[in-house]
Amino acid sequence: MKAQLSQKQLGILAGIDEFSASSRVNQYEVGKHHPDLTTVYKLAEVLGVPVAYFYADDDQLAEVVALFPKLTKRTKSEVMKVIISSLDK
Amino acid sequence: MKAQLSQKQLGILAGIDEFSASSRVNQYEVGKHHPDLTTVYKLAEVLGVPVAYFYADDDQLAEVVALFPKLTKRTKSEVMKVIISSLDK
DNA sequence: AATAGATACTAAGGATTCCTTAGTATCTAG
DNA sequence: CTAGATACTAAGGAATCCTTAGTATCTATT
Repeated sequence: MKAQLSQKQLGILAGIDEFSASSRVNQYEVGKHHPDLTTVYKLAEVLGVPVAYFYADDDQLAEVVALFPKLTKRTKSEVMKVIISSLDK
Repeated sequence: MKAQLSQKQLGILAGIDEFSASSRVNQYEVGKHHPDLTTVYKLAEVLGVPVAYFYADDDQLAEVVALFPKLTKRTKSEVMKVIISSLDK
């Protein structure tokens, strides 16, 4: 089990001032505002996912994006091969 | 060969007013400003790529993201299988 | 059940960024 | 060379976000 991360803690880890972290991260989570790109990059780093993960609406694509950086070069190449060879048919 | 698409045309296709399309798309391309999410989604649709593609810094990941929606369900499943089975080893 | 502290959430306005306008610079076909 | 298209930019009004201050809700402890 991962340790639960509060909205405030997540913001602080992403470099947001401690007095606005709670408010800002909540506004992002409820969709009131969108974080600027700099913050998006920091949040992605804290959460250990590529930035693209936040923008992958399709669940399967999101999973691929989240896991891809954890793969070995060999496995990445195999993924590419599966994709490419399926296209020229 | 794809038809060359001017910055202005791209903006117009994405629903931007014709009088500001050229300026805005140029500002995005040179990095002066960043498009709001609504515009990002429209640009992705016009260009035929998932929104996540714009945020995939890694070239290999970007290629996977761009091609994934074009795959058959069967191939998507095979990609998932390659990834998942590589992880529990 | 009552309390305290943590967490979640929100309104409002000052701060920041973007969008629009107007215009210059550069490219390209004829 | 010229005309028209394309690329690019400065500046300010318009829109969005960030900060502050505060209320609401949850959770563990007594």
